[in-house]
Parts: sequence; C-alpha cells; structure tokens
Amino acid sequence: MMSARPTMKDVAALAGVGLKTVSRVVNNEGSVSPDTAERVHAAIAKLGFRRNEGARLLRQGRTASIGLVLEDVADPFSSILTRAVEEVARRHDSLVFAGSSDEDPVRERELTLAFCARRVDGLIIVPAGDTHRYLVPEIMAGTPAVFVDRPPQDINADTVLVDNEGGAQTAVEHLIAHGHRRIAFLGDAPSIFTATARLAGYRAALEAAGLPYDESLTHLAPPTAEAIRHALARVLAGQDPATALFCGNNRVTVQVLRELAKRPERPALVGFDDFELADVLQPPITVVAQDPAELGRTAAELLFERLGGDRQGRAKTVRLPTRLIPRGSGELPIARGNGT
Amino acid sequence: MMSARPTMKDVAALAGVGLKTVSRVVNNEGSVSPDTAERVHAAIAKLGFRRNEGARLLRQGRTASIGLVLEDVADPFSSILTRAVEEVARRHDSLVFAGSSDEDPVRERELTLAFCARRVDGLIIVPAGDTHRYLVPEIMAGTPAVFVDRPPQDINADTVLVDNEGGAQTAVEHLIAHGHRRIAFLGDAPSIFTATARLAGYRAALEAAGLPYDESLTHLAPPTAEAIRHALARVLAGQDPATALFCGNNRVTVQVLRELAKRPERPALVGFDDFELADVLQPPITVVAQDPAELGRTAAELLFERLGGDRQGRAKTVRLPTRLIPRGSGELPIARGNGT
DNA sequence: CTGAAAGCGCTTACAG
DNA sequence: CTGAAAGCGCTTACAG
Repeated sequence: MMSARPTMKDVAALAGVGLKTVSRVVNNEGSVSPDTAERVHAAIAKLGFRRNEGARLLRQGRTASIGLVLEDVADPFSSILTRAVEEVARRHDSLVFAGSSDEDPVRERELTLAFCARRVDGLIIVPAGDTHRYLVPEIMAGTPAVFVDRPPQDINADTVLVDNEGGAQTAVEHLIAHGHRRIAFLGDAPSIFTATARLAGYRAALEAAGLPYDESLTHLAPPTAEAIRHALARVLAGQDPATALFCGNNRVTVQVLRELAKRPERPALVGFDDFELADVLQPPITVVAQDPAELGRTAAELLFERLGGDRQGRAKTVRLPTRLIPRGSGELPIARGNGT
Repeated sequence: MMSARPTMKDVAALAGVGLKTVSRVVNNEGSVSPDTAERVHAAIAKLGFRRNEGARLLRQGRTASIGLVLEDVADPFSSILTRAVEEVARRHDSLVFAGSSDEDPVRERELTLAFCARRVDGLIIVPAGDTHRYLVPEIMAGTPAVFVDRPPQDINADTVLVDNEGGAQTAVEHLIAHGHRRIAFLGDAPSIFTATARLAGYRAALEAAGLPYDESLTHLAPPTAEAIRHALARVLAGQDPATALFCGNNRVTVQVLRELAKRPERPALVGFDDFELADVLQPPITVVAQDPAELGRTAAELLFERLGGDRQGRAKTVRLPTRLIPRGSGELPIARGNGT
C-alpha cells in the first residue's frame, strides 16, 4: 500500500531484471524468456504497476491528444460536433481536450496556445478571431490545425464549411415558392462568417426571383431576447410587413419562436440549422438542416490524415451540403391581414 | 525556419548561458542579471521558443488536467455539466479531457483507465458501471475521483447528487393537487440510479395522498420511440386510464411529447429535468428542474479541494435541490372522457 | 535473450 | 548571479 505510483524501475528491482526487460514485457516486444517474463508479470501485478503514458509519449515526441476549440461546449451544435470528433479520435487512440472561446478572440488564442503548450498533436478550431497569424509558428513547428464551420483569417489551413449560401438560398426560395414576397432575414452578428454568408444566400434568392432587397427587413445581431423582440416588432409592422421569416441559426429561431408566441401574427418561418423538438412545435418548424456531427467527423478525419502523412501538402477545403426539411411552418401561406 | 521545436537547450546555446538560467528567465525567478535576461529573451524570441508544458509537468509530478467521464458529450445534460467543469478547471489552470461512456460499463472503465494512464490529476465521473472496484488502486495511488448524478458502487468517494426522490415527489404531488388520481410514471431503465430514485419519489407521493400504487401505470425502460409509443398506448387505454403523466427525465419527456402529438388524448404532464423550448410548446411544459451546471461546478470544486489539500479525508456527499416550474401542462385538469 | 547508457524537455537540489 | 549534475518515467540505440 504505497502512496506513490510504482514505476518500471520498481518493477525491475522487484523482478530482479533490467529496466529494458520490463519495457520489453510491457510492450510485448517478444524476445524475453518465458521465465523472465513470468517474473516481470508477477512484479507488475504485485505492485499494481500501470505505465505512465505521458512519460512514454514524451520520449516518443507526441501526446496522442488533440485540442478542440469551440464557441461553447454547452451549445448543441458544439457538443454534437465534439462527440463526432471524440469518436474519430478514439479510433486513433487519441484523447480530446475541449474548451470554449465564447466567441472571444482573446480566449480563443489563449486556449489554442495552451493546447499547443501541451504539445497536442493537432488542433480543430471553430474560429472566433479575426486573425490567426498567431498560429503560424505552431503550424510550422508541426502542429497542424483544421478549421470548422468558419474559415481561418490570414492563414491557409484545412477547412470544413457548410454550404451556407446555398442553404440560405434554398430556404428563401422555398418561402418564395409558397407565395411570399416580403421575407425578413433575422441573422446573428455580422462579424460571424456564417451570418454574412447566409445573408448573401438570402439576397441571391431574392434577386433570382426578381424581388427587391429591402434592408429594413434584415436584422443582424446577437440573438438576445430584447434584440429579437425589437426586430420582430419592426419587420412585422408598417404598411408592407414581412409575411415570412428566415432565421439565420437555431439560436435566432428559438428566440423568435419565444417572442412570436406573445404576438398575434403567424408568419411563415424557415430556420437555418435543425433543433430538437422542431418537429413537435405547432406548427412544426421547417428548417434547412446542417449536420454538425458530419462537420466534426470530417474535420477530425482531415486532421488525422495530416498527422498520418502529408503534413505540408496543400490545404483542403470541404464544403458540406444542407438539407431542406419541410415540416409546416415554411409552407404557411400569406396570413390574412398581412401582405399583398 | 526549423521544422522541430526549439528547446531550452537551443535557447541556452544561442544565448550563451546555462540551461538553468533559461529556466530562471522563463519562470520569472528573478536573480538573473538584466543583461543576461535580455540575451535570453532575445534568443527565445529569435527561435520562437515555447516551453513544453508536458515535460515541465512530468518533472513536477502532475499533469494540470482532469478527466471527465460522461454518458454522452452530445447530450444537453452532459454538455452543460461539461461547460461548468471547464470553467472551474480553468480557474485552476487545468485542462479537461472529456469522453462518453454511452452508458456502457466497459467503456466507462476503459475511458477512466485511459485518463489514469495519462496521470490526470483527478477524475469526475457520471458512472454507468455497476462496480467501481477497478478504481481503488488509482485512488490509493493518488488520483481522486468525484462522482456526479449517480453514486459509485462498491467504493467510497465524493459524490454530488440531485434530490431525485424529493423532486419526483413534488412533481407528483403537484399533479395530485390538480385533481389527478390516475398518474402514470414513465421512467428510464431501472438500472439507472436516478430512474429508480424518481420512481421511489412517485410512490411516496401516491402513498402520502392515500392513492394506490398501480404497477400497470409505470414503465421503466430506455426511451426509444417504440417503447414510449407502446407505454403510452397502455397507460392511456382501458377502463381507468391515466389522466396525467410524470416523465422521469427529459429524454423521456421529449419522446412522450413526440408520440402524444399523434394521439387524441391531452393528459396533464410534468417532466423531471428542464429543456430548451419547454416554455414555447403548446401547452408549455411544467417541469421539476435540476441544475446540471451546478452539478458540474460542485463536483469540480470538490475535486480541486481534494487536490489542494485533504486528500484522504472522509468522502462527502452533496445533494442539490430541484425546483418546480409550473408552465401549463402540469396544471391541466382531468380531460373530459377520461378519468373519474 | 538481456541490460547499461543516453535521451525526450523540462525542474530540483546543490555548489560555486 | 550562474551552471553542472541528477532526475521525472519512460523509450531508443547500442552492445553483449
């Protein structure tokens, strides 16, 4: 009943053999006489020896771990992505350090560099920052990074994105096909890559249908309850109010639904990004779904590909498709009393 | 532009000083002449040196990391808990390895021992297994473990639980107060500690009200769509059907809502565990809320307390309260055509 | 088949 | 103020 952990040295001493012989047994290297192996195994069992992986990996120059930087581990998008990364990492006998940047570039940088200081084998980053120059020395030194959901700034690296523009365009075209001409876009802060990309898709759909782009029908800001309340009041009021809403992500959609419950209007609605219970709401919510697990899986696979081989090859960008799921809210006609 | 990372040795050579002097500068130990410090800083900058934390920590006998074993990182309960653990760990300059057991004892054990092999400073575990004997040597060797949401089996360790029985009793008493006498309990698999504890609370409430316990109104099984469909068909049918439902966790509640949408009955409903959009559904869902973030925070604080001091002291058990949030579904009266 | 030495990149304990 | 040596717990490269 020793308080400290036994080491290979302790095992070697007890078994009466050299350190290297213990190492051979532990690593199943063969070329150890059955008799010696027996004695070593007995010593291992008696002492309760378990190899220190950290020490082993230090000698081998890797850590069998990767760092994952997310916006917020607690967010469904992030946590589903995390789980997918975990599965791929497990297949490569690697562990995952995960952390939240809270959309703060300073925190992103701190977290990422903390992972680098631990010498993680590689990084997967949902970037919040406006520059990633700070990563250049790390990448040059052999720590590859893969960016997910948003591209890096100022540097070249493997990136996995969603077809934001195409998905948004599909969503808005769907509303147009159901007769709407006054369609509001409620998106997240314009500093967020995906918010701007989805705005572009919204505009492309309007243009393709010959509808005017009316800035008073758009709102791009962090989806706080208050901001969404004011935005809804604005786009649903006036002479020519919106009859349909396109919500830029599921945080926005949820807030919109919450505020809409307090109002009389029942505009048609399509959300970007699926969410639990979308199918149970009344009406069920039509969405353009992305696949956060597939984002995570693809990013992790790209990373382990780099780690396994071509470390300096050209950076790849993968763009994943979205999928329209009509459920009811997106097929509502123009409500009486509103619109043309 | 070297491909390998520079080490302190490289810095020392370039600055023309001893290794220990570089260490002094890096650690801000003082007692270095300004002139020497200057040269060292210049060398560090020139080489882009960043200390290898793993090597430093090996020498110091810790890893400044903890292991977190969850049921499923992607589950909202787990991911909110994870985020809270992350925040406490950050304050202690520690990183978090997180992994999912999928409610599989073998996977729990593998994951936990993998963390121990990396010599994490401590463990936080939402246990799936029926025995935790395997942890005894690890705990003896100085890796403390804190259990969350469910107690460990076969061993003594710090534990953070929710008042499952009290919360369940409150939920059922609430339904009784609204006139219900036929109340079904739909819970998770009976092998799960919390499912059984909540069943006990359900029974205690019935007994306190002088209502009979009718086993045909209970269902304890993993909440698959099919199992819930059958269970609902059973408890809502017959001569004396249930007029109210008590759902044992939010996975059950969500499935129940999904199936209920396809049926004509509108029983009253209270769920254990809050969930996003519970307030937006029609009717809004009454719940007994627990606080997953507080669970994570408390567990992490207990762990760092152990790490900071009294490592062998008596194991503590903390029990967190629940909170009834009436929203509508739990206040529905007995529906016409059902009940007495 | 076996082991002593050197090394992974740092810190600790000691000596000057 | 400064540095050479030993050590954290392993593996690698080498010699027998």
